[in-house]
This record gives sequence, C-alpha cells and structure tokens, in this order.
Amino acid sequence: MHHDADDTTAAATTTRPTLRDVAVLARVSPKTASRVVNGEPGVSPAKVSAVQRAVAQLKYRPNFTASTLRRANGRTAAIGAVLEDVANPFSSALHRALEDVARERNVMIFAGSVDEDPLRERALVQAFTSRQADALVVVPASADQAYLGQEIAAGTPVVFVDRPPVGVRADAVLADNRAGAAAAVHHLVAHGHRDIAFLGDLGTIATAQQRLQGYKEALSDHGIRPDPDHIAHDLHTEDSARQATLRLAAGPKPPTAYFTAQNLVTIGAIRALRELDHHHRVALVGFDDFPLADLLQPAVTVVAQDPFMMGRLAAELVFRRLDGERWEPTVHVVPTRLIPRGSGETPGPHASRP
Amino acid sequence: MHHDADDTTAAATTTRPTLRDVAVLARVSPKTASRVVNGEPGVSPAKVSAVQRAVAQLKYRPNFTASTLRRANGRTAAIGAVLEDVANPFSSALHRALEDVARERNVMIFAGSVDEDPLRERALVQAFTSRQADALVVVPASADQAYLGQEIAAGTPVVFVDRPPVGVRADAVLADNRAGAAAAVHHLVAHGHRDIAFLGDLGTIATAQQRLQGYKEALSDHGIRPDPDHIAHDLHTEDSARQATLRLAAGPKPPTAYFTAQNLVTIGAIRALRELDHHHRVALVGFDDFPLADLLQPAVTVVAQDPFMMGRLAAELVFRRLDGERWEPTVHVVPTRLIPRGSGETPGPHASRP
DNA sequence: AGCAACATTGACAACGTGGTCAAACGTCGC
DNA sequence: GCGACGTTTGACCACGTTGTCAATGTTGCT
Repeated sequence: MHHDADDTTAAATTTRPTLRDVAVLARVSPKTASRVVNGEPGVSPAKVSAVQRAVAQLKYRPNFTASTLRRANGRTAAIGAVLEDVANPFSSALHRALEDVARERNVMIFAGSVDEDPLRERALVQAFTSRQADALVVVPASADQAYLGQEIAAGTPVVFVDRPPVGVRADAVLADNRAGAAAAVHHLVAHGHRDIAFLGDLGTIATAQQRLQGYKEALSDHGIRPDPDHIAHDLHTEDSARQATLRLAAGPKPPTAYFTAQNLVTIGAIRALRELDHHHRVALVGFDDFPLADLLQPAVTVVAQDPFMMGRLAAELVFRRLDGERWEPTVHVVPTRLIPRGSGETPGPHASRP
Repeated sequence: MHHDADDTTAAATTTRPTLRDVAVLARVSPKTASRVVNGEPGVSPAKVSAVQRAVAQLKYRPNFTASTLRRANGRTAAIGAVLEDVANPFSSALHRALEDVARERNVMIFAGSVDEDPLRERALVQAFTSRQADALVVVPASADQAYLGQEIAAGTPVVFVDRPPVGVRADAVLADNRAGAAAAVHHLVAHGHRDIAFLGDLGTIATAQQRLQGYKEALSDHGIRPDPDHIAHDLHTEDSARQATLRLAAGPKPPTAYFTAQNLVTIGAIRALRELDHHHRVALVGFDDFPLADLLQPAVTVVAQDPFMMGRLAAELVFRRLDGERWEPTVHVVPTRLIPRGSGETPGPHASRP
C-alpha cells in the first residue's frame, strides 16, 4: 500500500493517488490501469470494472502533465496569451474569445499582462514556452519579436493580434487602423470640420502610428494640412489625455473636432470637454468602442474594432496550425465600423447646412 | 548529435533541444548541465562556461513541466482561477490582482469562465487540478463544492472569492453584501424614499441573496414593509433588467427609487429610466461600481466593491498557504463603500427639505 | 609520502504516465 | 492433439528533468 490506510480522517498531508496505486488496488499492472483510464479497448470487462472501482475508491485523477511528457505529440492542451492587460476591455474580450474557441477542444488558456513593457513580454513568452504551451497568441509590446523565431521554427504556432510582428514571420490578426482612422476623419470633415485634432497613444505602439497615418492621409485627401499643434502623442493615461485636451482647447486656434485614437484617450478628452462645457459644440470621434459610450451625452461616435472577432480568428488560426495545416504566414485584417452616436455629428464651421 | 546540424536554415520540424543535447555538446553529464542551468554551486568555472555556451548555441530552454515532475515539491508555479467570465470587469479586475501578486513569485495564472454553469465550474477545476495547479481561486457558481474536499485535504490551497463555499471548509474573501445593500437603502431612505424597488441577479447566486437580505433588513429598520411587487429577481442580462424596470415603472404605484443589485442590472435599469425620461426624478443606487458611472447624467451613485483588493487578498492567502502557513479556514470580509454621485441623491417624496 | 578533507563529477534511478513488444492465455479448425 | 491465430496482459523503458550517492580528482597538512 502506498497510502496510509486512513479512510475516515484524511491525514494532514495525503499525497495524491497515482496510477500505480490504482493498479495495486485493482490487482492489475499500471499499464492496464492506464488503458482503462484512457478508455482503450482490449481489456477484459472484469478488469475494467476492477480498475474503475479502484479509481472511484481512491478518487484518482490523472496527472495530465506527466501524461503530456510521455505521450507522442507532447501537447499540453494549453495556449499562452500575452496580452496588454487582462483587465482592460480589449484584452479581456480577446481573452474570452480565445477561451470560447479553446473550450471546444478542452484547451486551457494561460494569460498574462504586458503593460507595454518589452521585458515583461519576453518574460511571459518564456514562462509560457517553458511550460510547454502548445501555441502563443501575442499582442506584442516590444520593438522586435525576433526572439520568437526559434519557437516558430520549432513548430509552435504563434499568432500576433492587434499589432504586426517585427523581425519574424507569423500570422497576424490586425484591425484596419489606417482605414478606421481615415473613416473617422472623413466623417468629421463631412460634418463641416477642418481643424481636427489628433490625440494618440504611445508613439511606440504600431497601432498608434497607423491611426496617425490614416488621420494624415484622410486630411490630405481633403486638401487639409495637419496642424502640428493639434497633434498630441504619447497619451497613455486618461489624465494625460485630459490635460492634452485642455491644452489644445486653450490654444490660440482651438480645434473644432477631436479624433481620439484610443480608448482611455477618448475618455480623458471627454472629461476635459465636459469640464470646459465644450462637449456639445465640439465634435469627437474615438477609436475603439467602449461600454456605455451610447449612454453618455452626447453619445460617443466611435470607430469600433471587434476584439471578439479578432480573438476568435486568432484562435482558429492557432488550431488550424495545431491540426497540421500549413500555409505561408498571413496578415488578416479585420475591418472597423464607424458607429455614429452623436458626438461625431456635431456640425462644424464648414457644415453645408448650418 | 541529436539534431541535424543545420545552423543556417531551420528544418521543417526541429525538435526542441533537451538538457541531454546541451550536455553532449558541452561534453559533460546531463546532471552537470542541470546544475549549471539551475545555478547550483560546485561546478568548475570551465564547465560552467562550456555549458553556458552550449545553452546559447542550441538556444536551450528548460522544460519546466518535466522539471516539476521530478522536483521535490512538485510545484508547477501556476494557479488556476475559476472566474465568472474573464471578460467582465469584476472578474478581470480579480484576475489582474491575482496576476500582480503572482508575478512577484513568477507564478502564472490559468483562468477560465464559468458563466454560472455548475458543470463548467467542475470541468474547470478538473482541468486545473489535472494540470497540477498549485492552488485554486474560485468564484463558485455551483450549489455545493464538496467535490473540492479532496483537493483541499490533499493540501492544495483553495480560496473562494465573492461567494462563500458550501459543503467544504476553505478560506473565503467576500464583499460585505448585506451591509452594502443596507447602506444603499439607508441612503435612499435618507433622501426621502420609501418605495424602493429591488432589482436582483439570479436568485441562485449567494451574493444576490445577501443583497436582498440587506435590502429587506434596512427597510425594516425604517419600519417599511417591502412591497413584493417591487422586487424583481433573476435578472441576469441588461435587457431583462431593462424590461423589469419598465414593468415596475408602469405599475399602479411605481417606486420612487431603485436599488439595482448588480452591474448589468444597474445599466439595464438606467436605460429603461432614460427611455421613460424618469432618470432625473427617480433615484437609483447600484451595487458594484463600473467605468464611466461618474460620466453619466445623472452620475450613478453606487455601492462599490473592491475587486482588486479582493483578488490581492485571495492571492496572499494562497501564497501564505503555499509557504506552509497553517490556520483554520477563515472568511475575510472586504467592506464596500457608498459613492454618492447624483443618481442616489434625487430627493424622494418624504425628503426633509423639499 | 601518506592520508584526510574537500570539491567536482557523473551513474543511476525516479517523478507519473503511455508506447512497444513479447508473453500468456484461450479458441478454433483440421 | 497440434499449430495457427486472436485476445488480453504486463514487463520494460522512455519522456526531460533532478535527487541521491558514490567515484574521482585536488588540495593541504603532517
């Protein structure tokens, strides 16, 4: 007997029963016990039930990690998600979408927050790979992900989400940031605005750059030269966005419209406009939708991404690769959708019908 | 040589290098390679650097799961979080707090969503334990968690969060639902309300029951008999809350104030009151804070929980147990805080100063 | 020189499981 | 009664790693 036979009161620290214990109790070999536990055919009914009784009696649960070590494919049925911040709505929607697809295949998710720290990104990737995650889904924060090259070469599916890979070839699922930003600007111009401010996240983030590019291109489509004084970068918190907005609004020639290129930036700008009581005369379009945007006054016009769709797509790419499908790394662009709700339709000085 | 020597182009499917490969390349025994990788003392500088060179050349990464299997304590440095829904703000704040504490100890988090499905809860617990999670943090959805008894007896720390354990003794971190709900009702009464509706989540959820209890107790403290027609249960979506609110407001004697006992319920009620244009004459206090509550008009008075604190506390309990500390299972109650913002201060018919 | 004390190293086994393969058993046909 | 065949079973080892312990090499001391 491996365990102290103490059926009534559990000992202070009982060690978990193993397949050996089951085998001993059922008077079969460990291998036969293994067969029964895994439902393999070719075991006599008598032994099957003996093993099942032993399993029930000992409350045996297989050690999946040990089994992984031994099994042919070596899959851990876990995938790692390297996210920006598990608590932010975009990341957590992504996370949930991954989970929903993974759940169908009994695959679990490891998730971690990077907080835009490249070192943290590497640490997480390292932690997930050393735990033998079957695949990685990464929202990169670093400038270069060449360090992932060996993982990808070793056959681990890696899918980038929201931001393209740099220094390595891999699948990517990206929002159409340029087009979305351009759509926002076209929308504002169509409502009579020409002095449109750009408030953006950290310049190091690829999506921030693309949104700025879309903004500039759309302006130039209308023959408008962007005013450098109306462009604010590196706003990574609500409050820095708020202060930038206050600064712009207090300037010599305040913008009549704002394109806020990220979630928190949008909210910070709204706070500032409220404080100034400008929120009903200045237009605003935000990039990325957020809960309750439709309940604010005015309701907030946004360029919505679809994080849920992006996560689902990323997960599907992961599983197709895990299923053995092969293809050249591809970028999948998920379109954005402009949702007019009010704040983006405030007429500007050049509105056709004033 | 274990690997095909192909340094320039990676083969289609290279197998990951193992400690054996490192040892062979460095011309040492696997054990010595292991010592170097783990920074153990007592290895000559020459071999240390030989092994380090081999590690770098092969880009060797330890297989943490194999190491776990062999090591004395058998820790996987991962804990499982059984949450309501990784994408909802309460769960994801909890998740983030767990991560922040765990990160200091290089422990990763497995997270999964239960969606109030008891079967899913068991499946997740099973998945985490079969992957040898060192500990579990559980927001239970089932009626009875006796099935966790063996895990706890086997020494796996299990901490319940938000909802108390049933059928098993374990640490729990709970919000003070009763007191919080009572505070909301006292607040509304103090502002002149007596017809206060209760809108609650699924009656199966312990917190919903406790909030209802706090509501009733507070009313009776003021000598008010709760009106059964003003109590609505089992509102688990925004829209069901919205419809319930519309129903109540259309009733013969509509309430002058609402206590909405959960996040989505609060938002659904707000939508309904907006539709009816009652939002400025009816009072509302919600249980659980949410982003932008202060930006709505009126800003929403809430009884705020502190999910971040709850997660942090739960994680600390987990790690103290993992560090070998022992104590009787304890319930930790985290206080709530009423944040007056406007919607809860709308004066009622019995306001002292009309 | 001789021996003890210490530092370094590797052989071996084991963690819990499953793949491989041969042994043991029964069954059938002739 | 014998060989061929199919079914059931377990012995053995390996997955990648590390704990144990003995073997080897080195140093210092008398």
